[in-house]
Amino acid sequence: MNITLKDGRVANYSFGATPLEVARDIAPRLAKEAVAARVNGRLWGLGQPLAGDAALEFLTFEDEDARLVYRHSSAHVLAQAVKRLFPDARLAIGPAIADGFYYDFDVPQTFTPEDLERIESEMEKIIAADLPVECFELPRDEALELVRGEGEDYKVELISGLAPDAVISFYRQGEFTDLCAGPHVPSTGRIKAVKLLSVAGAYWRGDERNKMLQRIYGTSFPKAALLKEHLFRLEEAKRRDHRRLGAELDLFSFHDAGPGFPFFHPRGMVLRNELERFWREEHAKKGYLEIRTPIILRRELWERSGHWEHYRENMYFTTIDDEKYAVKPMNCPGGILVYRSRLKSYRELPIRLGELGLVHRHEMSGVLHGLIRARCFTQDDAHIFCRPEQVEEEIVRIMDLTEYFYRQVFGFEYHVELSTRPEKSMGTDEMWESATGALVRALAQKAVNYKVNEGDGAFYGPKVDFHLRDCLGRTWQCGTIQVDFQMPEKFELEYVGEDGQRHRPVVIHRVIYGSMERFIAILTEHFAGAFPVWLAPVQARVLPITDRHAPYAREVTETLLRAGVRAEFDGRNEKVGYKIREAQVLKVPYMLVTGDREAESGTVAVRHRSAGDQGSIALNDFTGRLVREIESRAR
RNA sequence: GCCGGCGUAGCUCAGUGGCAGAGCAGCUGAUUUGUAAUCAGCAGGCCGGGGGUUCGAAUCCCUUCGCCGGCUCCA
Repeated sequence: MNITLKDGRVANYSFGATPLEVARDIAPRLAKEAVAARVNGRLWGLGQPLAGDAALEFLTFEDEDARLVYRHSSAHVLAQAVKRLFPDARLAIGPAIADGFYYDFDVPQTFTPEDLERIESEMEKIIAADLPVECFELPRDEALELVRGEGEDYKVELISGLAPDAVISFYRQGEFTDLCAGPHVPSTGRIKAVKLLSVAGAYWRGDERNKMLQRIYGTSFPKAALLKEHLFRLEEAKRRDHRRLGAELDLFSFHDAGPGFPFFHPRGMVLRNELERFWREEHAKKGYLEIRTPIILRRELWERSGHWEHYRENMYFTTIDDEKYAVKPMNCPGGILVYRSRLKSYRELPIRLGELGLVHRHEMSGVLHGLIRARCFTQDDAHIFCRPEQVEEEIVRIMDLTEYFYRQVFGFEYHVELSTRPEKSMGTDEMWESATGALVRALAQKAVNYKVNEGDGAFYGPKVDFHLRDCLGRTWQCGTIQVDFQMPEKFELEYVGEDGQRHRPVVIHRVIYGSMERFIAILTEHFAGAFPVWLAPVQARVLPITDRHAPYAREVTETLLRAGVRAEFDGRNEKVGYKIREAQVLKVPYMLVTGDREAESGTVAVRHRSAGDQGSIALNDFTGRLVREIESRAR
């Protein structure tokens, strides 16, 4: 058997040799550090025998696929430990995830934090025993017999779901055997540092109609130092949490009086207003007009739009003079009424009606998450009414705008998802295909990579979503583009074409920020509260050294305020170090220390929140520089 | 909504059946200060709410509300 290594060398081995043996021959260190292998491009276990000539590559923990193997093996160790301590536990599934792994168990009792500790110790024992991990395959009926014999009902269900001709493999380590496609690390001793992080409920197969299982989350690393580093990073990430920073920086708050309903404070409003100002400027340039529609509208409107049928459980209702009304969960019907208020000509299309619209949605209590998931939020919405042949170009224009906002202005990385027709939806297949096709063509035209979420679209149309990351790497949908042929039908929208006949326009629903609240949350976490100067609630703080410098410091503050800078005067009877510390904690971009030297020379001693002491500069020069920095909206 | 955890001063937290505490923040005074915390004093509490057990409950039990992590669902 000829084994071709990555560096081009060819070595000869007898049939059935394992990658681990090859690695040992190359270097003991490689044998130790390798986690998995790639054989002819396929992921391969180190202990998995080679069957013929092969191109062999070794993968260390640095490699993403190898990391998944490592964590997956860790999940097996977890399951083994749980089975030892809780023999009644039934195993569900236990995959590797981004930064670790989990395993779902069906157990009569609930796992306590103490149980987690016990399980973790048991895992250590399994690791110390360095049990070899062996793979074996069984025909379907024998596989079923095996898992039935063990009472593993969930595994029975999993095997039953496999294709009739599928190879059914199992992995065994010591007394423990699990149905698994593999591959795995060659022995349990390969797992060096493990940590169980939390327990959570999770429905079997992710369906809330099924039984809720107990999911244990954990992570593992080949070195204790790496685990420690990872745990430290998690702590660091928590310090960027917008809920914590929102309170610390006095941006917004939540109260029992309205769970899920955010209160914006003066500093938070500055941020929000700046974002809105920027949004209005850019949208005006792109041919959008702004409207505002009511928050409460008659229920009949929502019955007509389909919201009553498809979205009722997320809506709030009220009664006015014995008539039934609903609080809007979306802005579209309002925008449509504006369009319908006067007959339109094809010459006017596309008509782009933007609306910073406040919507209320009844979200389930367990999903609320600060500003990221609230029960009321303001969408930076727009409804574009266009002719069918204009749809694609409009979609591309929105994608360009999103790219400009996200990447250019804020410096965010994002990913795109396409969601198709859900089960609960309205309209004909033809309309859905046409709408989805327009989105797909626009994505192709922009050469954007995207993931497809089958059945995840809105009830009235398919959508393309733009996702941003929060401090813990969770991604949230922000921007979205939705193509809608339904609302125009439901509301009998029309325009007069070149031919003098009435035609039906298409509606494109879209948001760029998504919601002001969610976007502010992501923005806060992204910058860890140190907002770019143009967004900073306070852009400069003037810090007189003693009372005697207060008059000059006030003058400086006034000069800045007149230039349009958000400046604050800190005349408190404290030492400069104290005032600086407080301004630093509030992440004020510029601190201007003013003492005798500055007062005499008409300068300010500039301290930047991250660059530190910048020395003295003439006040006029500083003001000019700062104003230019603000106007450029630099990051 | 479901599973688990947690609710003590504005914030971060001690306090496990026997007198509600600390640091920071706040207020008052002293200090007049040069690049991340000056000192002292004062004030601050329905221990999330309700019910129960007990001679006695922040502490044990039940219930309810809220928050946190997941699941499901979604901007």
